[in-house]
Amino acid sequence: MQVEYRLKEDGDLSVQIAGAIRDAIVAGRLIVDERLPSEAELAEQFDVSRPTVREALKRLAAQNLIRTRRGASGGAFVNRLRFEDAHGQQITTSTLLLSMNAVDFETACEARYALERACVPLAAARRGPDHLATMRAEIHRQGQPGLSDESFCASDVAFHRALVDAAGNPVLSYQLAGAVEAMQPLMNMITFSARSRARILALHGAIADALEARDAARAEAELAALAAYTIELADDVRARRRARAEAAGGAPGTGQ
Amino acid sequence: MQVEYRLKEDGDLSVQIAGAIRDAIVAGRLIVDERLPSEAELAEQFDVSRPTVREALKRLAAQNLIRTRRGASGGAFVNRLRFEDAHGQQITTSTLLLSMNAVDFETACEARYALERACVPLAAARRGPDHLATMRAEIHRQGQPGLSDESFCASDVAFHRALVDAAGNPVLSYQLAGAVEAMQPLMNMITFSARSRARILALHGAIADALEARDAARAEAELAALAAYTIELADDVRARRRARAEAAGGAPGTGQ
DNA sequence: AACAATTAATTGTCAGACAAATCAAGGCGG
DNA sequence: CCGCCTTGATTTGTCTGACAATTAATTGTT
Repeated sequence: MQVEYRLKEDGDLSVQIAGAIRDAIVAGRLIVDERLPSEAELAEQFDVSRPTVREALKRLAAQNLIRTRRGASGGAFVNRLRFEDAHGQQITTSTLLLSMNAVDFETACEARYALERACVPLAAARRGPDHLATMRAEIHRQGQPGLSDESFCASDVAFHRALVDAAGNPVLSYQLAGAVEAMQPLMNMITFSARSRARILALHGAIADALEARDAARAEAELAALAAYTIELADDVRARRRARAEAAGGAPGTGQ
Repeated sequence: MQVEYRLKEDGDLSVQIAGAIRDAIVAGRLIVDERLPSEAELAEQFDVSRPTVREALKRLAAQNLIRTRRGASGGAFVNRLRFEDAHGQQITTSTLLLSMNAVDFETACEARYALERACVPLAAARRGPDHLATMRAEIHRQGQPGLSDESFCASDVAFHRALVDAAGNPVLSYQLAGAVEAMQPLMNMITFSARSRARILALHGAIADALEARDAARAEAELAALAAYTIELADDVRARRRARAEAAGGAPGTGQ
């Protein structure tokens, strides 16, 4: 199929070409699994050299918009973007955003629980036995003695992911699971005492119970309690760190 | 600074190199605004040719992880990822996801309003006069006669964006504004009659009023009503389209 | 007809070169 | 002494041409 590409007059050639092809994909002029012309043909069409075309294709490949195969009937093909592909991408981006913009824990935490709260009514209405089973399993794991903080956090993420998935809306799962997982590095900074683990465990159990009973209001309340407790824990960590800094270094740190 | 890169043994060279550098950035071994070695040096370090290094760098540039400048003190620099950068990227991805996975309108709509609902309590507590002013302005524009459906949708997006921003949480804004804007193409398929516009306008006004009064519960209720009405409109469109198809083509379509 | 070898097409990688942009330093004039 | 211009060095952007690796279709052989 002959596809028209519209070049913009901005930036480097490979950027322009990547943009033109991307626009063609987004606008539907190139459809899923359609094969792009070979690099040589593209180079001729755009009147550039093959390396330039290649750089443009690599840009698109990095965004999962195309895949390439070599060989006789190889070439570049338009990708069907799947939720799970976009997922990993979003986690990387979100993680970097959180770390580089130095979002404070409270803000990230607030966002996370606000988003999860959005899922609760749907989850209460639609949760299946498998979702509940996953939650119970993670709760059980979180109760195991000798679990490392990191494993505890990972299990925590799995629990919340099950909650989000229980809402039965793939768009929500995609958006949210990214946000939840991106927060894990921040959560990992918290060291969980036995007492705080017990408390979290109890709240997780209460949330699972409420969802099992399809009681959205109670689930929201328990989730809110969990959010508050998490922030409380983070405050403790911050306070303790500051105390240590003052005791050790004399001048108090900036808190950053 | 000397940075170690860890290559994985999977896939093409440029993929491996891009992955190694990306890992170094994510892990913090390369910090923001740090300059990477020149392409020639990287080529030597990784023992590949310069074009291969370039393809790897283009992959990273496509993800906004690095920026490049030419010239004497130019080179590739680690980007500080800003929310607005990630934003555009997320909109493209979300738009493609929605169109290519053929998410039905109801699912997308449900997700959107669930997410917005998560913002309401925060927005009620924190909305400033500027957020209210933006909302009022968009409501006013939506009331203008002769406004095209597309402009109406755009204004709708702006209104909801103000709502999200009123929550005063950049993480929420980033996550949500992407979801809301990605839905616009789907929303554009609806043609708004004068009557439905008036109804939507009224609901927008009610939401703004509730936020002005810092009444989260009422705002949530009005938002729920808006969600229900939007889905109702979409159902109408679907029903009318099916009726037309049956009248014209004989056999009813699959709905897809 | 089934299997193996060949061939063609395509991407992946390399080498070397030049153009374009950009900054730093030095020279020149005021 | 200060400011402007020129020059040079450095680095990315692009081109050319070539070869290697991979894959599918074709052809030949049994």
